[in-house]
Amino acid sequence: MDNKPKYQVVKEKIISDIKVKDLKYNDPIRSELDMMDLFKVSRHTIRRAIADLVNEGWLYRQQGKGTFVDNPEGLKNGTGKSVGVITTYINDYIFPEIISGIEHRISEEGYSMLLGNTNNDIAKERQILTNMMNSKLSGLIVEPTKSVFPNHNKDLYDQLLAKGIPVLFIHACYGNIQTSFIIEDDIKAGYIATKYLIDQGHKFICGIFKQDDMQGHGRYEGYLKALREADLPIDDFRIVWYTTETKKLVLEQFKNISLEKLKEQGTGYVIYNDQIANSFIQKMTEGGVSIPEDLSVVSFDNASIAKNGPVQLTTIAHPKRELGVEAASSLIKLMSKEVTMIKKKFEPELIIRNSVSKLVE
Amino acid sequence: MDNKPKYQVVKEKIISDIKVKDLKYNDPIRSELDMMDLFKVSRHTIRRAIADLVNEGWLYRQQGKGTFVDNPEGLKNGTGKSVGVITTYINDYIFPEIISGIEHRISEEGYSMLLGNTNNDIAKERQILTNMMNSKLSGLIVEPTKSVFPNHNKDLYDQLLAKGIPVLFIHACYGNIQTSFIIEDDIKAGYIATKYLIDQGHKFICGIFKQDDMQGHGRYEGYLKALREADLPIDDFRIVWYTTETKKLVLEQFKNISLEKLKEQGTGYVIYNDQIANSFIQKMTEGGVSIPEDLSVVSFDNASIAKNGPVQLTTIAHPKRELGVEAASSLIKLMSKEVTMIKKKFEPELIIRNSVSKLVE
DNA sequence: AATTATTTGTGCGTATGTATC
DNA sequence: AGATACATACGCACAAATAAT
Repeated sequence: MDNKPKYQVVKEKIISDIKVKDLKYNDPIRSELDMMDLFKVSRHTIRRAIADLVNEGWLYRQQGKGTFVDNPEGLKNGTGKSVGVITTYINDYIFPEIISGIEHRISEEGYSMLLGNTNNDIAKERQILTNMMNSKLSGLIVEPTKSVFPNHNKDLYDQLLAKGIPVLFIHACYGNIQTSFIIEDDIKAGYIATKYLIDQGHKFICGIFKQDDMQGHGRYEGYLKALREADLPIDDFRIVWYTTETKKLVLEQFKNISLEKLKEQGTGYVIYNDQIANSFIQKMTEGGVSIPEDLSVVSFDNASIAKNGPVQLTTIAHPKRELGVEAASSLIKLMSKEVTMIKKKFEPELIIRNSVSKLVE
Repeated sequence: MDNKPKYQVVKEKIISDIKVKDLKYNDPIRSELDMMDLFKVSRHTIRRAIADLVNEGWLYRQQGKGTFVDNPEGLKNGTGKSVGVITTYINDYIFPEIISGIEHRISEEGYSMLLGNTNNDIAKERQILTNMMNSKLSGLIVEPTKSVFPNHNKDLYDQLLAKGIPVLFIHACYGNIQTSFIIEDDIKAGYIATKYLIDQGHKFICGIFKQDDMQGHGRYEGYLKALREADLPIDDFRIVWYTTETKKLVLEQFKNISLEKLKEQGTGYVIYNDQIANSFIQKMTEGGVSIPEDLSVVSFDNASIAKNGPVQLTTIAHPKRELGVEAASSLIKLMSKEVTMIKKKFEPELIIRNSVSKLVE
């Protein structure tokens, strides 16, 4: 005997009927009374079956009129698989590349991409997370907002993980959440950048770092490591920290400082990223200081402006589009439960261009 | 008397109970038998109420165990409002700006953004549309793929419109679909660009245009209009057409042509966009031809590369982030049924930089 | 314009099956 | 093994919306 419940059998018969008769949107199906006779079950059972199908998006009912086909595919609104992607910015810098990489891979697998950007604002991150969680998410890729701080939205991330929705962090991860991540080796990157300046004969090396994300701290750590290894001086006055909020203000400080005073402080600069490096160079140029003739600069990310800006920047590259593709591929593995945890670091690579000059004594 | 159905009353009592007792995920609620006594209704009515609440995402049931709180907010997966955005590219050029503008405005209203890119491929457009339509879309913004051709996905767009989901095209719109759009006045843009070269004394003006989208055709039309008005020669050999697929090939043609021959053809170039203009200039530079000394160039879009590239491009600006914000605002109006149709054109603006030289006789 | 038949919606009672503790 | 909880299933009655007469 068939151990299927009767309402299940009725459901299947109704669906097969829709397909056999090739019924379209708004076409009527048989009445409940008809089906009672036809399937020899009670009205209750028929209604139970129809209720399910309404819920699944196959049918809709109208009192006094009848029951009609809604979506002949049985696809309910909200049935589509989608993956959330949250980054700090969309339009700036290296993010378009990363996002494009994710979209490319994710759409290959039939997912749509839900995209939100936080502008590096914790409240916005919470708002986007809340919005997205009300959608049917299959997985989530997050570039953390202000990753040095313990995450304010831990409750939401925990809720996602509790529901079995995998979360993958890129670029950095919050200290207080245990999840998968794909990051670059920022410490090594900072080390390589600084080491290159040292190898080019620079003895006094300044640093400009971002205070409120993990990359800034990692690159700073690598910078310290290289200086310590070479027995070069590490001094607070050579290190400038900025945050999302104080960026402009901090850069303004570099206006109208005499070349002598600058050279006293240091001849080489390790700068948090290509964007800041470009702004720094612009400020210097305005003050009559030339890069790389007067000061040398190494920055990070190998963004397009590193190649196309006023000065061709020597910079530490890490994957952008590939990072996106890799993140998407990893998330797909996590969603398929093939693996439960992914921790991956990309190796940084030095790209030598024209923002560093060799010092000879 | 209260005319609400009893099951509705029971539903509300259960919900208020969850809120009053501040019940969380996995907390049990009263059993069906308990509630029969408590609310003085039949078991059927209780079950009907619970079935509804399960469906809405408030509760889940487990046979033999009980009924438990699922989401204390009552939000079902797929309840979140989202807006689809389909563009040809995400990472290139002016699109990050536009997308960012849309995201900004849309998230203010509590929507999430579903993003897909077609790489100017009709099949990919169809795939993305299908994916998105299975999600719960409140509205859709589309930058058309190959907009000169009649749209291959008309059936899907029609289906969306039939379901009352507004569709807004940006940049261009398909000829065979009647929907809202926000575009720039491409004909005027082409006219202004060409007119500027004429005003600077150029008599023989070449054009490089994109064949497979409406913008290319519009700009070409404006180019013709300006030449005709000034009684200047219009010749096929001065006009180069390319498509997404033949872009590289066509640009390759400009390699190694002697300056004399080039000048014979024309001294001014109207070029489809800043990106192509930049590639063109690069090819010229490789061949020893200088811009603007030897040849003058006017292009379109005022992308960031127009300002930051090797040659500062004189270009026709149109709004980018503002276009995104405006598109989002318009879609919000369409979704609220405040209006049913929006047709808007942005005025182009000439940005004079350094890629055109004045010819004196 | 009122009536009637049809169709879905609400609601109760009862019985039996099955999973969990 | 027994109590408890939800699941399936039948039957009945009346209400409300719709369409046709």
